[in-house]
Amino acid sequence: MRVTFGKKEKLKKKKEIELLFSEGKSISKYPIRLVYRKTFFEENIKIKAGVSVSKRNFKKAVTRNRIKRLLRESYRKNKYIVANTTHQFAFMFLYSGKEMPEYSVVESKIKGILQKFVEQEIESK
RNA sequence: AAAGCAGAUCACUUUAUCGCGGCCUUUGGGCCGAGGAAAGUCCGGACACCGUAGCGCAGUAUAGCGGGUAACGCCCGUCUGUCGUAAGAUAAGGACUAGUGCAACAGAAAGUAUGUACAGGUAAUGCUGUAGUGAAAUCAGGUAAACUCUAUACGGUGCAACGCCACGUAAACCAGCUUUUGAGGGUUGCGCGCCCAAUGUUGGAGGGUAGGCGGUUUGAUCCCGAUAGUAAUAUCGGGACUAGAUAAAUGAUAAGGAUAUUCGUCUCGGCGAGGAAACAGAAUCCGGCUUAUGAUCUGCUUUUUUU
Repeated sequence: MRVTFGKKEKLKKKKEIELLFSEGKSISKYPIRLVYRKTFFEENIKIKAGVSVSKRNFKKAVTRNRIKRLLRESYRKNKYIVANTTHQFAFMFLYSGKEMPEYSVVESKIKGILQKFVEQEIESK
């Protein structure tokens, strides 16, 4: 499959995000946390994902943008891990650290989280 | 050379691979894609809506003089004061013969004044002069980053404005007409003024879901030149199209190249090696101000040295 992360694969609906936070489960590998929820999309898309960085920890927009870009880039490169799910899922990656991370660290953490997700949700069934 | 003053410019770049947001497409792809402050949201507008937006009071802002501008609390010129050896910087720089208040030290006394010494004068009296204190002492003066007065400006709310479409119904919405009452309520802080109600009926379609589209990027625009002006700026001519996202697009990796600069070397200019980059991310759009910050260059001033 292509290693893309286009508009259709991004989580955009406000309602969907509210549901995700109120009912979703989470996997944590400090400093990154994944919140996910089994759901239904009209489009033929397996997973919709979003990223979020707290304004409380990073006051400046430049650093928030930078971290969000790193999160998106790592997800894009490693989403092949979760590509063959049977259900549709909504994802949200949260960065809960307090300092600017290195790209290599972010990527390895994301990889770990995605593998854990596969163990919990796919292989258990 | 050192110390300082003022101003201008730039904000590393190229290629490859993978990727993101627009627009176009002959579906192969092509083109475009953050800043000088995009920031703080402190001023001024444009634009939009609200006729309960009117009038008066109050309130707020500005303050030499002249000019510029769509407008300004901004900019330019200039005078004066202050600071600095100077280049320059800086100013809440209108008014205290409208009123009220305030005032260190000195002094008898600083506004319901009049003590001492000497001299003069009177029927009599600080009635007059001099000495003395002080910036100022009897038809006084200072102070308005004191109240105040004067002049000028100011309706309110902000693109989550506002318009259209979709979904969709409970009579809570709007408009007209009818009858009765002005109690009560509304408004910009207050007053005046103005507006509203309920019943029945006719017509229209609201609220909510930050759902979609428009607003939304061609504009007091940018670049070059000429003319007018000391300048800010204006006019004319030619050229350019330059982000439009909305849980919010500019990234990741690799390889070079250049500059500041560091080290080594010597034949003092090369060679070799290493090797940065700050502050910071558009959200309706402009003009300013303020704050943050890495360099480079130009002009000027003072001091010292050399010729």
